[in-house]
Amino acid sequence: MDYRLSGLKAAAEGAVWAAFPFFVMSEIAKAYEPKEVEAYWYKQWLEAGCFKAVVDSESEPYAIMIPPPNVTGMLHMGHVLDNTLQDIFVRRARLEGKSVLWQPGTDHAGIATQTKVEKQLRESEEKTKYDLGREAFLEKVWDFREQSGGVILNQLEKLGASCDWDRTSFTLDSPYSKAVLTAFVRFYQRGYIYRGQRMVNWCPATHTAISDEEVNMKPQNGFFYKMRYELVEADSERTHLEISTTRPETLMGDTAVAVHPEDERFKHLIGKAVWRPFPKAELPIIGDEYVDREFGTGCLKVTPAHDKNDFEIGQRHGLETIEVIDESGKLNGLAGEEFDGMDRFEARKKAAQKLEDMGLLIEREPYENTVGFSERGDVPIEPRLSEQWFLKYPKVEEAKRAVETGIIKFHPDRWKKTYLHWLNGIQDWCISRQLWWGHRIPVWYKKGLERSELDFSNPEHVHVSVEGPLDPENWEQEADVLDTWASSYLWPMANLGWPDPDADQQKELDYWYPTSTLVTGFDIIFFWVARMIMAGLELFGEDKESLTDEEIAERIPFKNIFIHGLIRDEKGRKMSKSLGNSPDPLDLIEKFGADGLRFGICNIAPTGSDILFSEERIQIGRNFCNKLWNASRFRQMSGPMSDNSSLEAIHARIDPSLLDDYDHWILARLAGVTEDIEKCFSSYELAPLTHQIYGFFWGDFCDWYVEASKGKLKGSEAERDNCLAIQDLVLRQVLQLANPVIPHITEELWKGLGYGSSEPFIQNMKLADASRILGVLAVDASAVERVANLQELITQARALKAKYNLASKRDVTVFFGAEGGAAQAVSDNIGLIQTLAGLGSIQALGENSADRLPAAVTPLGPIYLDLSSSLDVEAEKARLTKELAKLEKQVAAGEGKLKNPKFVDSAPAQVVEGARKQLAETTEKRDETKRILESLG
RNA sequence: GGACGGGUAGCUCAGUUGGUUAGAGCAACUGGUUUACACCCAGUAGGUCGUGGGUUCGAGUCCCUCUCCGUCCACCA
Repeated sequence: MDYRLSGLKAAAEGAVWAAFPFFVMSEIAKAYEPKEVEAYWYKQWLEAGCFKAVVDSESEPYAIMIPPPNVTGMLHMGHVLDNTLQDIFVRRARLEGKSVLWQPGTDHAGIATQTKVEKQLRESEEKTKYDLGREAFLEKVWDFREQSGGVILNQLEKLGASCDWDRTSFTLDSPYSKAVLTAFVRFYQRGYIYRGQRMVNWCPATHTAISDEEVNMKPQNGFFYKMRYELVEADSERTHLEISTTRPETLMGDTAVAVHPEDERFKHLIGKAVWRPFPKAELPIIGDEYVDREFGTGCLKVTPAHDKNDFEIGQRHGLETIEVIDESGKLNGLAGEEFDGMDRFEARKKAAQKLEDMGLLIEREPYENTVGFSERGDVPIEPRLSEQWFLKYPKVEEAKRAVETGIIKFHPDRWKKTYLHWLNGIQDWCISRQLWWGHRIPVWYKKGLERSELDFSNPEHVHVSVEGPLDPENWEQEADVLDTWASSYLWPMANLGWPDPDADQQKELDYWYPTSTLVTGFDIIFFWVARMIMAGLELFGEDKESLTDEEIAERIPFKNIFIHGLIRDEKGRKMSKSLGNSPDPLDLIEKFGADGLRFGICNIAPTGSDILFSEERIQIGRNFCNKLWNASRFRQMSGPMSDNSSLEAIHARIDPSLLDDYDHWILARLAGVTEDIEKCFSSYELAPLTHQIYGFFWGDFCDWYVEASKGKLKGSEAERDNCLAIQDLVLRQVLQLANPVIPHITEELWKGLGYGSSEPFIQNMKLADASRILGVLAVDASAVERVANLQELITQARALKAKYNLASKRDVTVFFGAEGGAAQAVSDNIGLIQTLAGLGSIQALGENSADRLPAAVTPLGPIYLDLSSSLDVEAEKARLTKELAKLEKQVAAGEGKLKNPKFVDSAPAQVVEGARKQLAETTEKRDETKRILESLG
C-alpha cells in the first residue's frame, strides 16, 4: 500500500473534501506510522537537493562542521544526540532563510581502526601486520574502510540528518591529506614542531606513544612493597636503606637511590652506595629535592628509563638509563636471564618473590594508587623514553583571548573555564604515532646517515616538504604517522579548500568561514576544540607573530561552541558494549520513529551536564508525534480545507469581528510561544525548546482550544470557517516551529494540510516571527485573563464532578452564584462550559437554595453541584474545612505582607499592586468557602 | 590537592535580573470509548527546595559554613 493514500493526503488534494468523508477509509492509520513517511521524505529531500549548500550573497551564511565520527564506527546514542542537535540548528537556520552548510565526513581514527584490522588479521589469518608489511597491511585497512566505512553516515540519514552529502569528506582523502601535510610543514618551518627524545606515554597494547590526553587515570588495587637495599659500606648506625615501591619489577633498571638532601636521617649517606639486589650492582645514593621526606620511607629508588620523575632526576644527576621493559611491556635480557621475555605484571610478582627469598622483602601491604591507562588499549601505560615528534602549541595567548573576550562563545558559558584552565598549563603535544594507518610524517632523512648524526637544520640531512624530495631514492621517510587529532584539527578550514582553494572554494571560504557553531561534547574540548582554534589562528592567513582581535575574528574556525552532555544509562553509568546498556539507535528508530527519538532525546538533554537515558523517557517523542498527527487528522475531519498556501492566505480567511476570547487567547499564546522559541535559539538554550512546543501544542491548543472549538464547529458556517482558519494558522506555525526537531512528520503534515501548495518543502517558507504570525489581527490582551478565569471555573466544575464520582455522567447540573460582570462572563459561555466540563446544564442559582450543595469557589464566583439528595455532608465538610484552612493561611500571609510598611514602601508598585489583588481574590474565596461551609450546618 | 557542576514531588528535571499560592513529564491512585488521539481524556495525591547561619520588607533564587554526589585537572615513589 502506498502510505500516501492516507487521509491527510487525500484531503489535501480533494478540493471537494466536504463530500468525501475520508475518515471512513480503511487505510487511514489512527496512529502515526513513521517508517514509510520518514523514508519517503528523506528521499524527496535528497532528490530535490534540500540539503545542498549554496553560496548566496543575498542570504546570511550558516555553517556547521560535523564532528567527524570514526569511519568504521557504528551509530550510538552519543551520535544521536550530537547530530540531532546539529540538525536542529541547521534546519532552524534554513527556516530563517539562511544559506546553510552542514558538512559531513569521517575521521580515519588511527589507533582505533588499525587495532580493529590487526585484530581481524590475527583472528582470520593468524598474522600480524609485520607479516604483511606496511603496504599490504594498509591495503587491508583501506579494504576494511571500503566495507564498513560510511555505514555510520547511512545511519545518520535514518535519523534524518540534513547534511550536504555530496561534500562528504574523509581525513585521508588526498586534498585533506595535503592540508594536513601543509600544516605540518608550516608548523615545522615556523619552529613549532620538533623531534626529540622524551619520556612519553607508551601503550604496550597498541605499540605507540600517545598524548597526555589519551591517558586516563584509574584507581588500582595493588601492593606497596617495602624492601631493603644493603649499604655497600655498613656503618655503626645502619646496614641498609628501606625503600618502598609499587613497581618492584623495575628495580633491575634502578641506577640510583635518592633521598632528600636536607633529610637528617640520610643526608650523611649521600655519595655513598647501596647494592641493587639483582642484577647485583652498586647504586649511588644521591640527594634530590624531589624526594618527599614524609612519604614512604623517605628513600626513593630511581629508575630513569621507566618513570617520568625518575627520568628527570636522572637528567639532573647524569644517571645511567637502563631500559628493562620493551615496547610490548615485557622484560628484556638486561633485567636478568630469568626475567627475559616475561610480562611486566608477571615480573612484578616474581621480583617480589625473589626479594622475599633473598630476605630483602620487609613488607607487602595492600595499597590503592592511581595508574594511567591507555584510552585505546585499555592497559596501563608504560612511561618510556623514545624519539618522538612534538608540537609546541601556537597562538596560545590568542586562543585564550578569543574566548576571554567573547569572539568565540561557549554555550553554556561555564565551559570556557575548563578551556582556559587547560590552556594555562599546556604541555607540548606528542603528535607522532608508531602506527601505519594515518598521515605519514612528511620528513625524509638522508640515507647513509645515522639518526644520531642528523643535523635538522641542514637540508642535506633532513628534508621536510609536502611533496617529498626530488630524489626519493636517496632518502628515507619517517616511519611514524601523525596523531589523528593532528589531522582533524584542520577540519573546518580544510573542508572549505584550505590551503589552496580554487575559485569556487575561495568563495565558500569567504562566505562560510569562520563557521557559525560547533556542536560537541565536553569530552573533546582539549582533544579537538582547543586545537582547532589554535590551528586556525596560526595557519589561516599570513604568518604572524601575534594577532589583533580583528585578525582573531577572521581566523577562528567557529564563532559559537555548543557543548552538550554525555549520554549515560538510567543509573548514570557510561554506555558501553561490555555493560550491554547501550541501545542501538536503529532499534529505537524502529520503535519510536526517527522523529520520536529526536524529540525524546532533545527533551531529556538539558544543556551541559550528563543525560540519563532510558527508553521510557523517549516515549514522549513518539507520543507527541502521534498527538500532532491526530490533531491534524481531526482538523481535516472538522471541516473543509481552504486556502492554506501562505500565511497571508490564511489571514485573509479570518474575519476579526468574529473572534471570541478563546481565539484571542490562542493567538496571543501562539505569538508568545513563537517568541519563546526564538529565544531558545538566540540564547543557545535548547533545554526549554521541546517543553515549549509540547506545552503549547498539547496543553493549550489541543486540550483547550480544540476542545473549546468543538462547540463552535457546530455553529454557523462563518463561525466555523473562522475557527478553522485559526486552527490552520496555529497548526502551520507549530509545524514550522517543531520542524527542526521532528522534520519528517512535520513535512508530511505540511503537505497534507495544504501548506505546501505553492512551495514544495516546509524549509522554503520563511518562518514567521511573533508579529508576522498575527499580521493585521489585533489581539485583545484582556482576553487572556478572561480565558484563564473560565478555565479555572471549568477545572473546578470537573473536579467537583470527579469528587462525587460523576466524572462520566454528562447530565449533571451545576449552578453558578456569581453576580454582575462575572455572571455575565459565565452566561456568555454557557455552551463552552457545558462542553468542556461535561455538564448537562449550567444555570444561575437564582432562587434555588445553595445549602447542602457541594461547592467550589472560582474567579467567576461560587459554583454548586446539584446533588442535594445524595450528598455525603460530612465528607464535604471535611474537604471544605481543609480548603478553608489553606485559604486562611494565605490570607494571613498576604495581610501581614501588606501591613508591613517596609514592603509597601520598598517593593515596586507593580509587586505591591499584585499582592493587593491577590489578597482581595484570596479573601473573597475564603469568605465564600466559609459561607458554603456554614451552610452545610 | 585544585577547579567546575549538582543536591527541588517516588523517578528524571524546569524554575530567567530575589517578588504573587514552587512547576512539567514519567510513575502512582480514582474515574472515563464524550465528533482526533488509550501513544488518549478528566481528576487526585505527593515537596520544611541537602544542612546551619546571614543579607533583605521578601530567598529555591544572593553571601558564608558544613555535608553528600558527579566530572575534569594535577598527583608521592
